[in-house]
Amino acid sequence: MTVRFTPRELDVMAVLWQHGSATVADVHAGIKDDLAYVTVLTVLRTLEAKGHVRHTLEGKAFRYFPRTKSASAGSGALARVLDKMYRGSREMLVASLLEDEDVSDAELARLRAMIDQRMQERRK
Amino acid sequence: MTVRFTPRELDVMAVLWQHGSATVADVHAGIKDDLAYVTVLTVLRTLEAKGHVRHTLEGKAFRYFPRTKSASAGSGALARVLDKMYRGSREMLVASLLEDEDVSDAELARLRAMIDQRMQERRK
DNA sequence: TATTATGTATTACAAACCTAATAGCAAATC
DNA sequence: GATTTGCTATTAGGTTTGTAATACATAATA
Repeated sequence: MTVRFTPRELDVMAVLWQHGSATVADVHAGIKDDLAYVTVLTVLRTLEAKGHVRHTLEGKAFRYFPRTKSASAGSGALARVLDKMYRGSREMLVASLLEDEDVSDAELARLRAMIDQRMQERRK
Repeated sequence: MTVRFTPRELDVMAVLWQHGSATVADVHAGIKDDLAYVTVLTVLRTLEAKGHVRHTLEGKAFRYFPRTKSASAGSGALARVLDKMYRGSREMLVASLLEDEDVSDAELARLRAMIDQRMQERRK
């Protein structure tokens, strides 16, 4: 089965992915909602039980590390969204992604370049 | 708050979006996992309670219609994935999307054209 | 040394989720 | 008319999720 995170677990994983690793306090600070410190710890424990993170002892606190890579979680999530919401149409998905007003010209250019690159590779 | 579907709810919504509307039997048939008929009905009821679908009477059976559009659910989900897994980088996200081997040349071409289009619009 | 911070561990509990059994009802069929 | 069939309604129960209170341990500090 492909990786699945609950909304709250995802909040926690996001902080770990962003920081590379993080203490409970870091994660707590990194989450917008005002949760109790122990709540964050609990989520980290369940994530550890599921094998998505591990921890080491740092001083008297724990430092958590992601075991599941953001890339694999991302591609899994994308596949789901693609399948369920866009009926497998990558174009529709990308179109939706680009509807956002604050997509800069530079970004569009880079995206275009990326696709060109793929076309080159595919062609050889 | 942005739209949220549980995994199972999403399976059900996907069938409705694909068919436009569907009876319970249709949805049941459209879901891969072998669920009991009543289970599907239950999910549809909770979706209705949440306002995501509505139903009409058709003969003696119910026909369900999506109230929440796939586009809005999709853009919401995309925004989440983008934020949590790709740190807001659309390029990373698209890169991941294109890593899939079975992206055809034609598809790449269409994607490119789409981006060109956006650039044109942006430029004027 | 007594006290206060600062952590983790244990325990709890309500709500949501998932699945389905069973009951009830009406239409079709024997 | 009795029975089967095809639905929906009600009820149920285990599991997961989400949040946190409380307990416990240890290091800093007054």
